[in-house]
Amino acid sequence: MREYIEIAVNVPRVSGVFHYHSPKELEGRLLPGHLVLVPFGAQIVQGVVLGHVKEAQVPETKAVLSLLDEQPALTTQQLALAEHISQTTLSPLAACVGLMLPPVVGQAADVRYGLAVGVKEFDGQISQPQRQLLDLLEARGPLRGRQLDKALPRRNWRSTIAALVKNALVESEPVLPRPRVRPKTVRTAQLASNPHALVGRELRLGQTDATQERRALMIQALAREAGPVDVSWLYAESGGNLQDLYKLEEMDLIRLSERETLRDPVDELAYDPSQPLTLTTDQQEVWEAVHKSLVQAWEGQAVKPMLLHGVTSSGKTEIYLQAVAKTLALGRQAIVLVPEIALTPQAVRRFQGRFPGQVGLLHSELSEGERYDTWRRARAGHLPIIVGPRSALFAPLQDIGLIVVDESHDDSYYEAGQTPHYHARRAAIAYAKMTGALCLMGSATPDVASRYRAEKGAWQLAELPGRILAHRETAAAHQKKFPKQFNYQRVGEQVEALPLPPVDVVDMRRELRQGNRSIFSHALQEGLAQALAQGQQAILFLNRRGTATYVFCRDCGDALQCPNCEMPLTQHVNGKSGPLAPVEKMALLCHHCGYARNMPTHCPNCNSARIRAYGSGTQNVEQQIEKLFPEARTLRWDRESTRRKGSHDRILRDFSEGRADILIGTQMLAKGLDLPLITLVGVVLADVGLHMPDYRAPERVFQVLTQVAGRAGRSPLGGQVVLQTFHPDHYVIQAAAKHDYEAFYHRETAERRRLRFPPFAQIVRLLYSDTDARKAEQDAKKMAATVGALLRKQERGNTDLIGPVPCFYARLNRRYRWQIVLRGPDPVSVLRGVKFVGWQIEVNPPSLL
DNA sequence: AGCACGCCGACT
DNA sequence: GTCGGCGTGCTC
Repeated sequence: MREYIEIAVNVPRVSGVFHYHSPKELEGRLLPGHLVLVPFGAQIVQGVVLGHVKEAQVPETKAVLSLLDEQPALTTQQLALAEHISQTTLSPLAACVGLMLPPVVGQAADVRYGLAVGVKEFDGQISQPQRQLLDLLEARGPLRGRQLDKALPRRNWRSTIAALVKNALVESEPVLPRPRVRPKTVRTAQLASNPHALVGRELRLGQTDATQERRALMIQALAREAGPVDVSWLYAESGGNLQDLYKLEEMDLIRLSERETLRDPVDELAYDPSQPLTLTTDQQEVWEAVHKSLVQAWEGQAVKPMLLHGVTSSGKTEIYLQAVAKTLALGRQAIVLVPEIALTPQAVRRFQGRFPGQVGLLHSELSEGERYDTWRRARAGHLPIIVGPRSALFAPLQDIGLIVVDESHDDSYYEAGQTPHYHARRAAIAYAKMTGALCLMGSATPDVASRYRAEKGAWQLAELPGRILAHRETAAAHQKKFPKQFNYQRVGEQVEALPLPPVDVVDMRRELRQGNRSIFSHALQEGLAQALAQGQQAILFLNRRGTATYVFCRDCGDALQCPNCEMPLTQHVNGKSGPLAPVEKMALLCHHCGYARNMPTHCPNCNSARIRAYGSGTQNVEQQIEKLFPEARTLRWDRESTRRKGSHDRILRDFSEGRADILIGTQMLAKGLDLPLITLVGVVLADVGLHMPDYRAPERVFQVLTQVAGRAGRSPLGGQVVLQTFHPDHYVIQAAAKHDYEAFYHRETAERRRLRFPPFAQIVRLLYSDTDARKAEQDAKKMAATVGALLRKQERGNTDLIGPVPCFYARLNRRYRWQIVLRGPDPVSVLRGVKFVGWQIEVNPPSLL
């Protein structure tokens, strides 16, 4: 009786589940979550054991080759989560399993070809290409497929070699590539003999005096140390190098060896140790609910997810920190999800400060080695707290008691890129339910659907309405520094607070009518002048990057578009040219596909010379500021200026340490950064994004405006927000100006109910794209007909079929995009089990653009 | 992803 | 006739 095993094959494009059997030596030893090697076609690939099955799907199964690691790579809970994600996002199970795998071995195995022994005697027909291959193998010895690809580019050598293998002229053998990631080792050195034996001995250590001295220094340094030391330390002490060490080892004076080390990204972050803070009355109330839920979860009771709705700097993070502390005290582990890489260092620093040595960081910008080591330490139970963006949810923890989703409204929890299009917030809620943990979601501006669920009782709702400015000691220090402007309000015993800053809504239409053609209103110019005069800091927020946005002709109105995407091109200034850069130096860029071209001197349509940019990007704003306030020190914070690793952190530090007066930035400014001494926030144009054809466009604008406005006035100096707009009466602008979430929420909920969008319905989007416009359209129409028939067959009168329509971004990367949207109470179930070749399926995507 | 298979046009 | 280019479909 054979033992049949179900295995998720870890090959991204395949991502299927296949049946194998245990070889004798592995019988009874394979467990769910085990990482194994299996033969797959002609290759050897990794797979994850899902479980045992009574019967195989196929008459003949292959045997599992080997078990890669006695310790399972995935916990059973992780497997359950993979299953759940697969079910709810309509993606293949194996792809979901793949999400949770660490980078262990290279995915693709290869085949090695060598001449067979009997080639010389072969007297049959050999074709020209076959001859060529044989000669190549003769000359170079056995070669791997990848080497043959290089040696014979664009040649179909595989079919040629297949014939040779068949005739037994060439032997083939599957081979595994070298693992890309291994435990890292460092070289160490120590003295070979008793150091005292060396004293007084006149040793010739090198040819020249310099080498003699260097090597002597090495010996002396080693003599001071008890055991083996890292060679890098030794180099620093002596100025020597590895060659010196080899020589000394040759002379039998020292021993070299290796020590395994862990790559720890957290290690390099500076942090301040911190103690739990005393909570305000509001926080105390929230904390009691959190505490209760944590204990209930620990006792095995089901707890509802909790939405923590708290304005910016209302003390959400302190709640997270104490919740993590409690979780650890209960002997469980915690996962903290944060929006994206940019913010991770700041967030990690706070957790690292409170829980030194217990925090692991898992995110995509780490090197594979760092990720692998963090993963191993987490699995071994050495890192009870994992902080990171959405993929941190998949850390291999044994007993999860808490999952925090910070800034839970953030769209970076969803990504439309790779195949399982999962939403990390939804996955976190499901995972918490499976593991018996509390899912704690925090936001200053919850998405309408989340807030709705919390209000209706499906989730718990906790609120922190008050903004905490500083704890008592900080406040006292501030009072000393700025005695005149001091205006904190006492909130409870320990902390001080300030109301949210006043928002000045400026109607740009009026500014224009009054003859102000600058991108800055009078109010904003005054505010900036005042801030600069008093040596205070300001931030200017805008929605886009680039010097300017739309480039269009003032005579014929023709706007320049990307030939691939039909999106407006954005102007960028090459290099560091100043405000008077010549026209030729201006480059136009497509933000979607990266297409770039020069700025034309004449309109391609009507040949007018009056073609130029309209709108504002960070570079343009910076240039305008330089004109208006030549003495102001500006700093740009956008994707251009933060491309390099670590530049986020550097820019933030420069600004918070006062090395610039005005910080000009895009969306990133809105996200949870803590810059306490800003007195002025200027929103250059608040309307941007309001008129996108997406049901969540108003929500996004409201969120970003509210978050940006919250950056002002977090110091005793107070603060002011200037919000420039062409739509001063729009409900989103109005609500944002008043920091009025409730007003926005009620209006928006009514809209959603009317239009039947989430939370009042679920949506599934089917996306199709092709380089051929006609094919894209025809295939989309065909699919719409198929889905329509499916709806009728299932009698889904309550499910709408919207489309097919071209997407808002109708052409991206040379492909024409069409979409079909299903809207109803449970559109996922309509499509379950249906195969869609070439279609991308997204369940409740955060955007339909 | 690899790789086979099958179809087609191009060249020894 | 093969060779090589490419689309389609399978891998337990």
